[in-house]
Amino acid sequence: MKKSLHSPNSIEELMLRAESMAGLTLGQLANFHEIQIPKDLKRHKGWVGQLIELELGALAGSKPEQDFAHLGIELKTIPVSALGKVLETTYVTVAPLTNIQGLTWEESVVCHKLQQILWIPVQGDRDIPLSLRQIGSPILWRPSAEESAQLKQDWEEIMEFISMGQVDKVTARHGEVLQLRPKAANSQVLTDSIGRDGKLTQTNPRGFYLKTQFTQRILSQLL
DNA sequence: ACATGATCATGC
DNA sequence: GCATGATCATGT
Repeated sequence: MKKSLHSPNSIEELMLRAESMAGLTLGQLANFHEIQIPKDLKRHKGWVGQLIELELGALAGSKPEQDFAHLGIELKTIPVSALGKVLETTYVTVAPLTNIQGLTWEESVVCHKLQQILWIPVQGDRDIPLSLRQIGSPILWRPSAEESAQLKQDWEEIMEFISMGQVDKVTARHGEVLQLRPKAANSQVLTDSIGRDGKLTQTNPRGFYLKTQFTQRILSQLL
């Protein structure tokens, strides 16, 4: 994947570039950037996101920062069906499993990443060839007071389990809008976590994800 | 049909 | 291993 050269200097510029993508297919965008189009996403799960980053001038890399840190904006592509239905949960960030004493929602990485998101809907039905899938209109979102409250409540409940050494008791069913799920190369991967009596143990790494119904409401409500 | 738990690629 | 980008694929 090529590195983008220009990053937008303002939210207005970013939104104009995002709006100008609407209606284009992934094939058109890939051809423009001279990027190879995979047969499907089975072994290229991040391909769509990377392509959109390239077009919008996001600063690539594995930094734990927002995509447009200078604008305070996180970029997320979101697969939707032909009927506009959200098809996948949205990964937010890795969950901290140690050194979390005193950590508050307001200080959390989840809260920071969700301050402002630029959603780019992309057709995600698997029966549409990747190159023919169309990009939708961008949606700039900031959580409402109600949404923030929901997110905070879920986060605090989940973090309580983690801090009590009960991370293995948390399933994706916990949380109304925010959930905790495995986030690793596979289920054998281990990382430090809080165990019995506050001692360190190891467990499969977890990530925070937004549930589809929550994301669905964001997209529907703003369309 | 759908969400949960598992997984894939890449850079450092 | 951790952080980025996510979707896959099976169980319910």
